[in-house]
Amino acid sequence: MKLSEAKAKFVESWGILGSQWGINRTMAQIHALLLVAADPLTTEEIMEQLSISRGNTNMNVRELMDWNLLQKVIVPGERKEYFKAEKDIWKVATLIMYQRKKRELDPMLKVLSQLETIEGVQTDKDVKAFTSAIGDINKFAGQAEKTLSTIIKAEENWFWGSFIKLFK
Amino acid sequence: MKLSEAKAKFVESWGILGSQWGINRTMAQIHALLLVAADPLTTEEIMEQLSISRGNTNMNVRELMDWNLLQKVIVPGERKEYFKAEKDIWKVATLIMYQRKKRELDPMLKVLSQLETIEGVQTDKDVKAFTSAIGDINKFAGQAEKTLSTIIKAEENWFWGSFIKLFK
DNA sequence: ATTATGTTTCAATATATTTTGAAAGTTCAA
DNA sequence: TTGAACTTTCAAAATATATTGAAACATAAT
Repeated sequence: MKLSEAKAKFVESWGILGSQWGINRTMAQIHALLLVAADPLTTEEIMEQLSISRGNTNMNVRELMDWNLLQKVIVPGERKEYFKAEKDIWKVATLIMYQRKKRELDPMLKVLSQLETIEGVQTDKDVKAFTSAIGDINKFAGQAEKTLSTIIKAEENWFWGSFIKLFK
Repeated sequence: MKLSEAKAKFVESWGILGSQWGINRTMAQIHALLLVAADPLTTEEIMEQLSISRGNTNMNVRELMDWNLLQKVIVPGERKEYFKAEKDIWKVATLIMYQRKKRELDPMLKVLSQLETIEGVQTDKDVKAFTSAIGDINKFAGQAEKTLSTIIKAEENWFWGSFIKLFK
Protein backbone atom coordinates (compact mmCIF):
# COMPACT_ATOMS: atom_id res chain seq x y z
CA MET A 1 0.00 0.00 0.00
CA LYS A 2 1.23 3.46 -0.84
CA LEU A 3 1.54 6.20 1.74
CA SER A 4 -1.20 8.36 0.26
CA GLU A 5 -3.54 5.40 0.12
CA ALA A 6 -2.73 4.42 3.68
CA LYS A 7 -3.31 7.94 4.91
CA ALA A 8 -6.68 8.08 3.16
CA LYS A 9 -7.66 4.76 4.72
CA PHE A 10 -6.65 5.94 8.17
CA VAL A 11 -8.51 9.23 7.80
CA GLU A 12 -11.63 7.37 6.69
CA SER A 13 -11.50 4.82 9.52
CA TRP A 14 -10.81 7.40 12.19
CA GLY A 15 -13.72 9.43 10.83
CA ILE A 16 -16.10 6.49 11.09
CA LEU A 17 -14.88 5.63 14.57
CA GLY A 18 -15.39 9.21 15.68
CA SER A 19 -18.92 9.38 14.37
CA GLN A 20 -19.80 6.22 16.30
CA TRP A 21 -18.66 8.02 19.43
CA GLY A 22 -20.64 11.19 18.93
CA ILE A 23 -17.81 13.17 17.33
CA ASN A 24 -18.54 14.59 13.94
CA ARG A 25 -16.87 12.87 11.04
CA THR A 26 -15.04 15.90 9.72
CA MET A 27 -13.61 16.77 13.10
CA ALA A 28 -12.27 13.24 13.46
CA GLN A 29 -10.90 13.30 9.92
CA ILE A 30 -9.02 16.54 10.46
CA HIS A 31 -7.64 15.08 13.63
CA ALA A 32 -6.57 11.92 11.80
CA LEU A 33 -4.95 13.89 9.00
CA LEU A 34 -2.85 15.88 11.44
CA LEU A 35 -2.05 12.88 13.60
CA VAL A 36 -0.17 11.23 10.77
CA ALA A 37 1.20 14.37 9.14
CA ALA A 38 4.93 14.89 9.35
CA ASP A 39 4.52 18.66 9.54
CA PRO A 40 1.86 21.15 10.57
CA LEU A 41 -0.74 21.96 7.89
CA THR A 42 -2.59 25.11 6.90
CA THR A 43 -6.34 25.53 6.51
CA GLU A 44 -5.83 25.45 2.73
CA GLU A 45 -4.03 22.12 2.89
CA ILE A 46 -6.65 20.58 5.15
CA MET A 47 -9.44 21.81 2.84
CA GLU A 48 -7.70 20.35 -0.18
CA GLN A 49 -6.73 17.02 1.29
CA LEU A 50 -10.17 16.33 2.74
CA SER A 51 -12.16 18.09 0.01
CA ILE A 52 -14.11 20.19 2.44
CA SER A 53 -15.08 23.83 2.53
CA ARG A 54 -13.25 26.63 4.27
CA GLY A 55 -16.08 27.19 6.76
CA ASN A 56 -16.25 23.56 7.71
CA THR A 57 -12.51 23.37 8.17
CA ASN A 58 -12.40 26.47 10.33
CA MET A 59 -15.23 25.33 12.58
CA ASN A 60 -13.83 21.91 13.22
CA VAL A 61 -10.27 23.09 13.70
CA ARG A 62 -11.51 25.46 16.36
CA GLU A 63 -13.48 22.67 18.02
CA LEU A 64 -10.36 20.49 18.05
CA MET A 65 -8.42 23.32 19.62
CA ASP A 66 -11.13 23.60 22.29
CA TRP A 67 -10.43 19.98 23.12
CA ASN A 68 -6.70 20.80 23.21
CA LEU A 69 -6.12 18.17 20.57
CA LEU A 70 -4.71 20.72 18.12
CA GLN A 71 -2.37 23.63 18.48
CA LYS A 72 -1.67 26.60 16.33
CA VAL A 73 1.86 26.80 15.04
CA ILE A 74 3.27 30.14 14.05
CA VAL A 75 5.84 29.97 11.31
CA PRO A 76 8.05 33.09 11.34
CA GLY A 77 7.61 35.19 8.24
CA GLU A 78 4.27 33.57 7.34
CA ARG A 79 0.81 35.10 7.63
CA LYS A 80 -0.95 31.75 7.46
CA GLU A 81 -1.72 29.73 10.54
CA TYR A 82 -0.44 26.20 10.75
CA PHE A 83 -1.96 23.46 12.87
CA LYS A 84 -0.42 20.42 14.46
CA ALA A 85 -1.96 17.62 16.47
CA GLU A 86 -0.94 16.31 19.85
CA LYS A 87 0.86 13.11 18.84
CA ASP A 88 1.33 11.41 22.18
CA ILE A 89 -1.55 8.97 21.94
CA TRP A 90 -1.86 8.52 25.71
CA LYS A 91 -2.09 12.28 26.06
CA VAL A 92 -4.73 12.29 23.33
CA ALA A 93 -6.71 9.66 25.23
CA THR A 94 -6.59 11.57 28.51
CA LEU A 95 -7.53 14.83 26.81
CA ILE A 96 -10.59 13.16 25.35
CA MET A 97 -11.44 11.52 28.68
CA TYR A 98 -11.14 14.87 30.42
CA GLN A 99 -13.46 16.63 27.96
CA ARG A 100 -16.08 13.91 27.94
CA LYS A 101 -16.02 13.56 31.68
CA LYS A 102 -16.50 17.28 32.07
CA ARG A 103 -19.22 17.56 29.44
CA GLU A 104 -21.14 14.35 30.09
CA LEU A 105 -20.29 12.39 33.19
CA ASP A 106 -20.21 15.35 35.57
CA PRO A 107 -23.65 16.72 34.51
CA MET A 108 -25.08 13.19 34.73
CA LEU A 109 -23.76 12.82 38.26
CA LYS A 110 -25.44 16.06 39.20
CA VAL A 111 -28.78 14.83 37.87
CA LEU A 112 -28.39 11.46 39.55
CA SER A 113 -27.75 12.94 42.96
CA GLN A 114 -30.88 15.07 42.57
CA LEU A 115 -32.85 11.92 41.88
CA GLU A 116 -31.65 10.01 44.91
CA THR A 117 -34.21 11.53 47.21
CA ILE A 118 -37.79 11.49 46.03
CA GLU A 119 -41.13 11.86 47.73
CA GLY A 120 -43.14 8.81 48.73
CA VAL A 121 -42.81 5.97 51.17
CA GLN A 122 -39.94 3.56 50.75
CA THR A 123 -42.31 0.64 51.12
CA ASP A 124 -43.90 1.45 47.77
CA LYS A 125 -42.64 -1.10 45.28
CA ASP A 126 -42.15 1.48 42.51
CA VAL A 127 -40.34 3.95 44.76
CA LYS A 128 -38.13 1.18 46.04
CA ALA A 129 -37.25 0.02 42.52
CA PHE A 130 -36.43 3.54 41.41
CA THR A 131 -34.25 4.55 44.35
CA SER A 132 -32.45 1.25 44.23
CA ALA A 133 -31.69 1.57 40.49
CA ILE A 134 -30.61 5.18 40.77
CA GLY A 135 -28.51 4.39 43.82
CA ASP A 136 -26.66 1.67 41.92
CA ILE A 137 -26.10 3.82 38.88
CA ASN A 138 -24.94 6.73 40.99
CA LYS A 139 -22.48 4.53 42.85
CA PHE A 140 -21.14 3.18 39.59
CA ALA A 141 -20.87 6.61 38.00
CA GLY A 142 -19.15 7.93 41.10
CA GLN A 143 -16.58 5.16 40.86
CA ALA A 144 -16.05 5.90 37.18
CA GLU A 145 -15.58 9.56 38.01
CA LYS A 146 -12.92 8.74 40.60
CA THR A 147 -11.09 6.38 38.29
CA LEU A 148 -11.05 8.86 35.44
CA SER A 149 -9.91 11.67 37.70
CA THR A 150 -7.03 9.51 38.86
CA ILE A 151 -5.99 8.66 35.33
CA ILE A 152 -6.23 12.27 34.20
CA LYS A 153 -4.39 13.51 37.27
CA ALA A 154 -1.70 10.90 36.75
CA GLU A 155 -1.07 12.16 33.26
CA GLU A 156 -0.75 15.70 34.51
CA ASN A 157 1.79 14.62 37.06
CA TRP A 158 5.34 14.31 35.80
CA PHE A 159 6.29 11.30 37.88
CA TRP A 160 3.32 9.18 36.96
CA GLY A 161 3.59 10.52 33.46
CA SER A 162 6.99 8.93 33.12
CA PHE A 163 5.82 5.81 34.87
CA ILE A 164 2.90 5.38 32.53
CA LYS A 165 5.22 5.65 29.55
CA LEU A 166 6.45 2.20 30.48
CA PHE A 167 3.13 0.80 29.33
CA LYS A 168 3.02 2.62 26.06
CA MET B 1 -39.69 15.60 43.50
CA LYS B 2 -42.36 13.08 42.69
CA LEU B 3 -41.59 9.63 41.36
CA SER B 4 -43.11 10.28 37.94
CA GLU B 5 -41.17 13.51 37.61
CA ALA B 6 -37.93 11.85 38.69
CA LYS B 7 -38.46 9.03 36.21
CA ALA B 8 -39.06 11.49 33.39
CA LYS B 9 -35.92 13.39 34.34
CA PHE B 10 -33.86 10.21 34.38
CA VAL B 11 -35.24 9.04 31.02
CA GLU B 12 -34.43 12.41 29.50
CA SER B 13 -30.89 12.55 30.87
CA TRP B 14 -30.10 8.98 29.91
CA GLY B 15 -31.39 9.71 26.43
CA ILE B 16 -29.15 12.74 26.04
CA LEU B 17 -26.15 10.83 27.38
CA GLY B 18 -26.79 8.00 24.95
CA SER B 19 -27.03 10.31 21.96
CA GLN B 20 -23.67 11.82 22.87
CA TRP B 21 -22.23 8.33 22.69
CA GLY B 22 -23.63 7.35 19.32
CA ILE B 23 -26.68 5.54 20.68
CA ASN B 24 -29.99 6.78 19.44
CA ARG B 25 -32.03 8.75 21.89
CA THR B 26 -35.09 6.52 21.82
CA MET B 27 -33.06 3.40 22.40
CA ALA B 28 -31.43 4.98 25.44
CA GLN B 29 -34.78 6.24 26.71
CA ILE B 30 -36.41 2.83 26.48
CA HIS B 31 -33.44 1.41 28.30
CA ALA B 32 -33.74 4.08 31.00
CA LEU B 33 -37.46 3.50 31.39
CA LEU B 34 -36.97 -0.20 31.95
CA LEU B 35 -33.93 0.28 34.17
CA VAL B 36 -36.01 2.08 36.78
CA ALA B 37 -39.26 0.17 36.27
CA ALA B 38 -40.33 -2.10 39.11
CA ASP B 39 -41.88 -4.59 36.70
CA PRO B 40 -41.50 -5.58 33.06
CA LEU B 41 -43.42 -3.41 30.58
CA THR B 42 -45.27 -4.14 27.35
CA THR B 43 -44.78 -2.44 24.00
CA GLU B 44 -48.00 -0.53 24.66
CA GLU B 45 -46.75 0.81 27.96
CA ILE B 46 -43.42 1.87 26.50
CA MET B 47 -45.20 3.62 23.62
CA GLU B 48 -47.47 5.46 25.97
CA GLN B 49 -44.87 6.48 28.54
CA LEU B 50 -42.41 7.79 25.96
CA SER B 51 -45.01 9.02 23.44
CA ILE B 52 -43.45 7.16 20.56
CA SER B 53 -44.87 5.04 17.78
CA ARG B 54 -45.26 1.29 17.71
CA GLY B 55 -42.72 0.86 14.93
CA ASN B 56 -40.12 2.93 16.70
CA THR B 57 -40.67 1.05 19.93
CA ASN B 58 -40.41 -2.31 18.25
CA MET B 59 -37.20 -1.44 16.38
CA ASN B 60 -35.39 -0.09 19.41
CA VAL B 61 -36.53 -2.85 21.71
CA ARG B 62 -35.10 -5.36 19.25
CA GLU B 63 -31.85 -3.43 19.06
CA LEU B 64 -31.62 -3.42 22.86
CA MET B 65 -32.22 -7.16 22.86
CA ASP B 66 -29.39 -7.53 20.33
CA TRP B 67 -27.13 -5.83 22.85
CA ASN B 68 -28.46 -8.21 25.53
CA LEU B 69 -29.56 -5.24 27.57
CA LEU B 70 -33.22 -6.29 27.46
CA GLN B 71 -34.97 -9.59 27.81
CA LYS B 72 -38.42 -10.78 26.87
CA VAL B 73 -40.51 -11.89 29.79
CA ILE B 74 -43.35 -14.31 29.22
CA VAL B 75 -46.26 -13.87 31.60
CA PRO B 76 -48.36 -17.05 31.77
CA GLY B 77 -51.86 -16.53 30.39
CA GLU B 78 -50.89 -13.37 28.49
CA ARG B 79 -50.49 -12.91 24.75
CA LYS B 80 -48.47 -9.72 25.11
CA GLU B 81 -44.72 -9.71 25.40
CA TYR B 82 -43.16 -8.02 28.40
CA PHE B 83 -39.66 -6.60 28.50
CA LYS B 84 -37.29 -6.12 31.37
CA ALA B 85 -33.84 -4.59 31.54
CA GLU B 86 -30.67 -6.04 32.95
CA LYS B 87 -30.46 -4.19 36.24
CA ASP B 88 -26.97 -5.08 37.39
CA ILE B 89 -25.20 -1.90 36.36
CA TRP B 90 -21.78 -3.51 36.16
CA LYS B 91 -23.26 -6.16 33.90
CA VAL B 92 -24.80 -3.41 31.79
CA ALA B 93 -21.43 -1.70 31.52
CA THR B 94 -19.63 -4.86 30.40
CA LEU B 95 -22.36 -5.73 27.91
CA ILE B 96 -21.95 -2.31 26.34
CA MET B 97 -18.15 -2.60 26.39
CA TYR B 98 -18.40 -5.98 24.72
CA GLN B 99 -20.65 -4.73 21.93
CA ARG B 100 -18.65 -1.61 21.25
CA LYS B 101 -15.36 -3.44 21.32
CA LYS B 102 -16.72 -5.98 18.85
CA ARG B 103 -18.29 -3.39 16.55
CA GLU B 104 -15.68 -0.63 16.70
CA LEU B 105 -12.38 -1.43 18.34
CA ASP B 106 -11.85 -4.79 16.66
CA PRO B 107 -12.45 -3.48 13.11
CA MET B 108 -10.19 -0.51 13.85
CA LEU B 109 -7.40 -2.84 14.99
CA LYS B 110 -7.75 -4.76 11.76
CA VAL B 111 -7.33 -1.60 9.71
CA LEU B 112 -4.43 -0.39 11.82
CA SER B 113 -2.47 -3.59 11.38
CA GLN B 114 -2.95 -3.32 7.63
CA LEU B 115 -1.48 0.16 7.76
CA GLU B 116 1.63 -0.78 9.67
CA THR B 117 3.52 -1.83 6.60
CA ILE B 118 3.54 0.56 3.70
CA GLU B 119 5.69 0.98 0.63
CA GLY B 120 8.54 3.50 0.62
CA VAL B 121 11.82 3.94 2.36
CA GLN B 122 11.86 4.44 6.10
CA THR B 123 14.19 7.36 5.71
CA ASP B 124 11.46 9.42 4.06
CA LYS B 125 10.25 11.91 6.63
CA ASP B 126 6.58 11.43 5.71
CA VAL B 127 6.78 7.67 5.77
CA LYS B 128 8.55 7.77 9.09
CA ALA B 129 5.94 10.08 10.61
CA PHE B 130 3.11 7.87 9.38
CA THR B 131 4.49 4.53 10.52
CA SER B 132 5.47 5.98 13.85
CA ALA B 133 2.01 7.45 14.47
CA ILE B 134 0.20 4.30 13.36
CA GLY B 135 2.57 2.16 15.42
CA ASP B 136 1.79 4.14 18.55
CA ILE B 137 -1.94 4.08 17.96
CA ASN B 138 -1.89 0.38 17.23
CA LYS B 139 0.03 -0.36 20.39
CA PHE B 140 -2.38 1.73 22.42
CA ALA B 141 -5.44 0.14 20.82
CA GLY B 142 -3.96 -3.32 21.38
CA GLN B 143 -3.50 -2.52 25.06
CA ALA B 144 -7.09 -1.26 25.28
CA GLU B 145 -8.27 -4.44 23.60
CA LYS B 146 -6.45 -6.60 26.13
CA THR B 147 -7.73 -4.61 29.08
CA LEU B 148 -11.32 -4.74 27.88
CA SER B 149 -11.09 -8.46 27.16
CA THR B 150 -9.87 -9.05 30.68
CA ILE B 151 -12.69 -7.03 32.20
CA ILE B 152 -15.30 -8.73 30.05
CA LYS B 153 -13.88 -12.18 30.70
CA ALA B 154 -13.88 -11.55 34.43
CA GLU B 155 -17.51 -10.51 34.27
CA GLU B 156 -18.45 -13.59 32.27
CA ASN B 157 -16.81 -15.82 34.81
CA TRP B 158 -18.61 -14.09 37.59
CA PHE B 159 -21.89 -14.39 35.76
CA TRP B 160 -21.55 -18.04 34.87
CA GLY B 161 -20.18 -18.72 38.31
CA SER B 162 -23.35 -17.40 39.91
CA PHE B 163 -25.50 -19.04 37.29
CA ILE B 164 -23.99 -22.45 37.94
CA LYS B 165 -24.57 -22.03 41.65
CA LEU B 166 -28.30 -22.07 41.02
CA PHE B 167 -28.09 -25.75 40.12
CA LYS B 168 -26.08 -26.87 43.12
C1' DA C 1 -61.88 -21.61 9.44
C1' DT C 2 -62.46 -17.24 11.18
C1' DT C 3 -61.54 -13.61 14.12
C1' DA C 4 -59.03 -11.15 17.50
C1' DT C 5 -54.75 -9.92 19.37
C1' DG C 6 -50.33 -8.85 18.94
C1' DT C 7 -45.75 -8.12 16.19
C1' DT C 8 -42.88 -6.71 12.36
C1' DT C 9 -41.71 -4.25 8.25
C1' DC C 10 -40.69 -0.36 5.52
C1' DA C 11 -41.76 3.57 2.37
C1' DA C 12 -42.86 8.08 3.33
C1' DT C 13 -42.13 11.85 6.36
C1' DA C 14 -40.12 14.56 9.82
C1' DT C 15 -36.24 16.00 12.38
C1' DA C 16 -31.48 16.84 13.32
C1' DT C 17 -26.94 17.52 11.89
C1' DT C 18 -23.45 18.84 8.84
C1' DT C 19 -21.62 21.45 5.08
C1' DT C 20 -21.22 25.13 1.96
C1' DG C 21 -19.84 29.56 0.31
C1' DA C 22 -20.12 34.20 0.15
C1' DA C 23 -20.00 38.23 2.97
C1' DA C 24 -18.18 40.36 6.93
C1' DG C 25 -14.41 40.77 9.89
C1' DT C 26 -9.49 41.06 11.10
C1' DT C 27 -4.64 41.95 10.70
C1' DC C 28 -0.54 43.33 8.64
C1' DA C 29 2.51 45.83 5.46
C1' DA C 30 3.38 49.53 2.70
C1' DT D 1 -5.39 54.65 5.10
C1' DT D 2 -5.67 51.42 1.80
C1' DG D 3 -5.67 46.95 0.10
C1' DA D 4 -4.12 42.27 0.14
C1' DA D 5 -3.99 38.09 2.81
C1' DC D 6 -6.12 35.51 5.74
C1' DT D 7 -9.95 34.06 9.22
C1' DT D 8 -14.57 33.85 10.96
C1' DT D 9 -19.52 33.80 10.71
C1' DC D 10 -23.94 32.12 9.62
C1' DA D 11 -28.18 31.56 6.69
C1' DA D 12 -29.31 28.43 3.27
C1' DA D 13 -28.76 23.89 1.24
C1' DA D 14 -27.47 19.26 1.48
C1' DT D 15 -27.15 15.13 3.87
C1' DA D 16 -27.97 11.82 7.35
C1' DT D 17 -30.76 9.86 10.88
C1' DA D 18 -34.89 8.84 13.30
C1' DT D 19 -39.89 8.30 13.41
C1' DT D 20 -44.40 7.34 11.93
C1' DG D 21 -48.28 4.61 10.76
C1' DA D 22 -50.61 1.59 8.06
C1' DA D 23 -50.30 -2.82 5.84
C1' DA D 24 -48.48 -7.37 6.04
C1' DC D 25 -47.49 -10.99 8.87
C1' DA D 26 -47.97 -14.32 12.77
C1' DT D 27 -50.29 -16.78 16.30
C1' DA D 28 -53.81 -18.02 19.64
C1' DA D 29 -58.62 -18.39 20.87
C1' DT D 30 -63.28 -19.32 19.52
